[in-house]
Amino acid sequence: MKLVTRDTDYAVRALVYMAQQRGRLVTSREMVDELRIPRAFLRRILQQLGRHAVLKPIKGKMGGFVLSLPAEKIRLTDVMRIFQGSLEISECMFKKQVCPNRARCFLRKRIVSIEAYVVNQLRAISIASLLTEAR
Amino acid sequence: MKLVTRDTDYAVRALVYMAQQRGRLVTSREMVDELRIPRAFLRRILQQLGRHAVLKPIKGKMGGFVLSLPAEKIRLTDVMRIFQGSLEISECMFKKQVCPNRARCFLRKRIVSIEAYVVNQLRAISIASLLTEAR
DNA sequence: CAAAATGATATAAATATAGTATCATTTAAC
DNA sequence: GTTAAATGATACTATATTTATATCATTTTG
Ligand code: FES
Ligand code: FES
Repeated sequence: MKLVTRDTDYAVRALVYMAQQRGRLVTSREMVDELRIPRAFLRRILQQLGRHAVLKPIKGKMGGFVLSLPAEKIRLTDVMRIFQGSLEISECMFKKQVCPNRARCFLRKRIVSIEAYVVNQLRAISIASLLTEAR
Repeated sequence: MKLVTRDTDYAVRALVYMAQQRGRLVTSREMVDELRIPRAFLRRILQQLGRHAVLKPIKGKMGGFVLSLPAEKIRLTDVMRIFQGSLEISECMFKKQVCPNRARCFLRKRIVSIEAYVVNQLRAISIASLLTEAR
């Protein structure tokens, strides 16, 4: 049971690293070396973060990435949503099909209320808050 | 992000159904018909519940299953553990490998504390408590 | 002994996660 | 203006997990 997948985790590591650089331009190559994340995988992750405007890509030679928001404003939930889709922990067990079980679905209601708490807690985690921990 | 997998869900439905029968012997065939769960799948699920002593199998013609515990004592977490293994929501992103990232793992600590709450909430859900909802 | 149940277990299919690879485009420096 | 070093887009592969299915053995009642 994994709340956070590997790409979210890698993305967070990269974002924390970038935040530590205080606005310095950082290349994917540098982060691959520093963070020991598979190259092609990290590249794709950074591209996705770029598309969602979490970081600002700078193209061409001497290019790289910078955060496009202050680290306080990047929340774990934002990152999770990019890589893991909806945060519904209470996702219907028969996703995508017409659920044949609504009537007998005793569990969902219970889980929905737990979910609210979890999402709130996750939302409270920002890159900045992880940063203070990192030093 | 699914907190509960399909087999756990099926198991819970079956257990709730059995609880409703107040000790009457129930066959897998009957539950397949009532609950619309794929036959072979439900059979295997019941076997697993039997192995873990959640229900008592009665072999031979006229056989079937009965709960081996009062419905109040069967907790969702028990069922989840059978079908989903550990309840660690904070499972290391690099499970099974020697984690190459402990030093940079900022997230795990945070998630561990969320996990404690979630597991407590789930533990409070018993088959009996779902039963009252079911009517 | 036959029928109706469960036990054990192997296998397959579908989906999700994790990772790779390739080629195109942009930009700076020479 | 060519080359090198960066990102963009996107297709592909591999692995693991989830969701089943299928088969044969064993037990028990009538
Ligand atoms: S299984 Fe569909 S709503 Fe619960
Ligand atoms: S990634 Fe291994 S402990 Fe966090």
